[in-house]
Amino acid sequence: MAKRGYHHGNLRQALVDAALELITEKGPTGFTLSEAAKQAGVTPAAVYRHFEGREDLIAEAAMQGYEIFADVMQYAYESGQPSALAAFEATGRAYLAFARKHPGHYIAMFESGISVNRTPELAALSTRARSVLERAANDLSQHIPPEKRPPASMFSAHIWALSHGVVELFARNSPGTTAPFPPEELLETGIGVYLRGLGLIEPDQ
Amino acid sequence: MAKRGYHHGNLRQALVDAALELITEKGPTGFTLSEAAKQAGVTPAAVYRHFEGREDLIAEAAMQGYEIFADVMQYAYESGQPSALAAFEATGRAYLAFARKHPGHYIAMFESGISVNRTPELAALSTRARSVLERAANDLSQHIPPEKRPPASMFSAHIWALSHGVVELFARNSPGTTAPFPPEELLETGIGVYLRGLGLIEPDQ
DNA sequence: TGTACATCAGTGAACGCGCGTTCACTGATGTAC
DNA sequence: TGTACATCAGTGAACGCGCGTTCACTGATGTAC
Repeated sequence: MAKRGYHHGNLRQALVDAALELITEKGPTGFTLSEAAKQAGVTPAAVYRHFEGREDLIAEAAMQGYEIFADVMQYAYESGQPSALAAFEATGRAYLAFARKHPGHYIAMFESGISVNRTPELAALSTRARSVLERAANDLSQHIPPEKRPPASMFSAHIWALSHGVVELFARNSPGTTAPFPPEELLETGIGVYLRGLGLIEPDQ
Repeated sequence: MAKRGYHHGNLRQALVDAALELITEKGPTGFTLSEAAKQAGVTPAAVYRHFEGREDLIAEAAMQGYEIFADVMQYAYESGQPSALAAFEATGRAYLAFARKHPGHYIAMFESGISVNRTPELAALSTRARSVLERAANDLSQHIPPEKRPPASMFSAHIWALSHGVVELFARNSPGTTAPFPPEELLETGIGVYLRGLGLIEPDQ
């Protein structure tokens, strides 16, 4: 699309895309500003027309990630309505799907070491994403008798942790780790057992 | 103990300790060979008397971590015997305790990017550690009627993932993330709900 | 006990490298008249 | 339509830096006689 030449046309986004590719390939450490510039066909110095520096570029990648992530979670939640259970399970699946489909974003968001409080904008996006899962958990907890109902934020945290653990341990081509099961199955069955433990689905499957 | 002077006395271990401290403070990226040498009071070149290079030093730290980890898990498992349930829960708690007590080791093992297949020795240690949790899961699964018994390796993977997720998301002073609950409580309750889901503990707590 | 000598842990200077960042510049683009 | 000019995206050379690694060396330690 860009007219190729002295002026790039859409360098800002091209740099973000390059960063995402590099992060996907080599992790947050392997990414360098110079290499991203090179991959976008541009001098390292050109990056400074669009970003304050290396960190700022990663932060932009993370922000775009949070944006997609929040949308995806939101969409999954709505697609499961009006069933609280279906909505909840859908957000769990969406989490994993996002991690698989956007590994660069996922790493930029959760493993690059950039703080979510770096900018108010980033913090807001992150909160929005998290709140979808919490709302789903909250809806669902209405089906549990109040006296044995755990706080919704707690079991939202459980699911978040389980999902993140599955991603980190089994959904990456981790060096030398053999995944015993497909991550999707692992997460699905894990959430299933967990919800049964809460009395939200039938004891016998 | 060491006589301090031209000869260090126990430089090899001092370097590993320095590496662990640096990793704890700044993550696997922040660690540099030069800085570790400096912290041990020695020239960077001296490192090469004891290690092949930077990677080799991290690998040694990870190996020592796996050794402690396997011991700790083993001990927890045995301390819970003869109750399969107690043994299982103890290993879960031991996982988290290890991550908290030995953050440098934990990061070297799981977040430094070094492959577990780097050396046969490292692979063996890692397998040993994992096998403790699998054995505990296997013992426990004997209490589930065979026809609705999930593979032990599966629910061992669930617990591993949940534990790892709790560590990564809530037991680190993650930049800007507020932990809603103490990680210990989060893991304990999470495992509790999960085991209830498997029918291994009473539906009502 | 004392001396000669081998061993080897650590030194310090040097290297090449790629990094992030800066700077004055240049040349393409778009707009005013 | 054509020319003059302002704008600004990207250049390319340069910087200082700390890195991992190498090398010939030195000086402490331990052992043989």
